[in-house]
Amino acid sequence: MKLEAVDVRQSASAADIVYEALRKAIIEGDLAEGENLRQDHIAQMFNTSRIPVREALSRLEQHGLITTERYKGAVVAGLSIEEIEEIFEFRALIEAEVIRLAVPNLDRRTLDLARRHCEAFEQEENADHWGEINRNFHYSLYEGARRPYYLQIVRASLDRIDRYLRAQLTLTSGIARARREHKAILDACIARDAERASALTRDHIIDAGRSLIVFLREQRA
Amino acid sequence: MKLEAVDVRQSASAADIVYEALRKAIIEGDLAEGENLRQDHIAQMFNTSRIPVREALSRLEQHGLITTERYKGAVVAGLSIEEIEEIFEFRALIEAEVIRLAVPNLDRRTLDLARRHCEAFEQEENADHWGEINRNFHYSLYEGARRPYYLQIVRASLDRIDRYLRAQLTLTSGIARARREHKAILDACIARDAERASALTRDHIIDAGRSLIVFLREQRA
DNA sequence: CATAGAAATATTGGATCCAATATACAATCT
DNA sequence: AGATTGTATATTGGATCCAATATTTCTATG
Repeated sequence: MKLEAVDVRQSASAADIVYEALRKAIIEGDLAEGENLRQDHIAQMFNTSRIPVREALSRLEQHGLITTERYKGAVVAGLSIEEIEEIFEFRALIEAEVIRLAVPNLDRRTLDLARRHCEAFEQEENADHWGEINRNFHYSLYEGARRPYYLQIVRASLDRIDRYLRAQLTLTSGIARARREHKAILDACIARDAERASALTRDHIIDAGRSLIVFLREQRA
Repeated sequence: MKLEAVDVRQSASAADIVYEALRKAIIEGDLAEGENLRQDHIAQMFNTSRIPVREALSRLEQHGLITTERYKGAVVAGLSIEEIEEIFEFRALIEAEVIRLAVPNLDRRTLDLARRHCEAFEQEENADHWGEINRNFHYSLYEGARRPYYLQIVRASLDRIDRYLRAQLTLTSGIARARREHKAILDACIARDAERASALTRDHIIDAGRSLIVFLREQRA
């Protein structure tokens, strides 16, 4: 007997699909802050009933991406300047630690992968792709830390502020500095200098946070 | 017109109630690791249908407290030694930072409250209450940091390992050291020594993690 | 014409029903 | 007997229906 094995678990539940799609739409900024999310409407878009939609919304609420109110429905959560500052401060703490833990474990293959992501980030012209490539670069290095719990939290915290970052990168000229800083972080990793990589990552995040706050203050004023 | 203001949102949804009840049962160890959670069974216990139960289970899964598999149902998640180690390491990092940020903001009232929790922890004989009082003590100090996002994550990470800690505190004589360490942390806070409070908190968590791991290795061997 | 109240509509949370599938067990075959 | 197939049961994910309530529209009245 000879046949191709296919993973039969390929079909995720409807709730999973809706959850992932909404999560993606929110973090990429396709759903505007404050936008109403009607269960019925979403259910029709995904050709399903409201049950899996509600489950997806419930999960999104747990992650802080939306807020819901009975009889009123769900809206995409907006963050105050203070909340955004707090998340950046938090990310700086965690990600600096993660990269410190990762450096000793980075092998040739992983560094090559990170270098490719770094180059892709330098060369990509389409601003819509920067967020994705930025994630790929950082996460490829973070994987070396072998700390799945840390990474899960890093992902969740980036999710919450990603769309603001994307908007800012697109509308301001922060991309040049981000590119330089990525290169510096990668160099420190290649040099196996965990402390330098950690400090650079910390500064990278704090800088990004600062300019985002400046940008948002102007925009919201 | 004169009437007593009552919070009309007092009636949480059935899903919220089920979620909180299951969360509490899991972190307090009332539901054993690996125990099956049948939707139907839970629904009957709460006198409701399976819909809100499913929503509650979905949220618990997002927080890592249970795992679910289609057609098989949910089981209380068990953590490997490595996962527990990682969570303790993470808590040490975050909570040390939180207390450092909190110390400058601690006012007389908050310190008094923390002192009362500390004394309650010293005097409480019933091991079933230690977990609760322990949380109260630490969180009363952490509130001073005014970092809701940090605290939310601190809560979630403590949730995941709380029942192991409770089991260990009950079965070993770690309680005496925990009491001493709490007192030392409180003293550092009263003395406004943020660095000392931070270092003590870090050690407190790392110590607790170490003895828990030792305990679990024996138990699981 | 503006406004208060009433009716219609929209929308959510939950109950009940249905389809899909895993597991346990009985029946059958070698 | 042991392995294999078929069937009954248990259990989940999703669809449809219902009750509660917020919002909007309409109507009557000063």
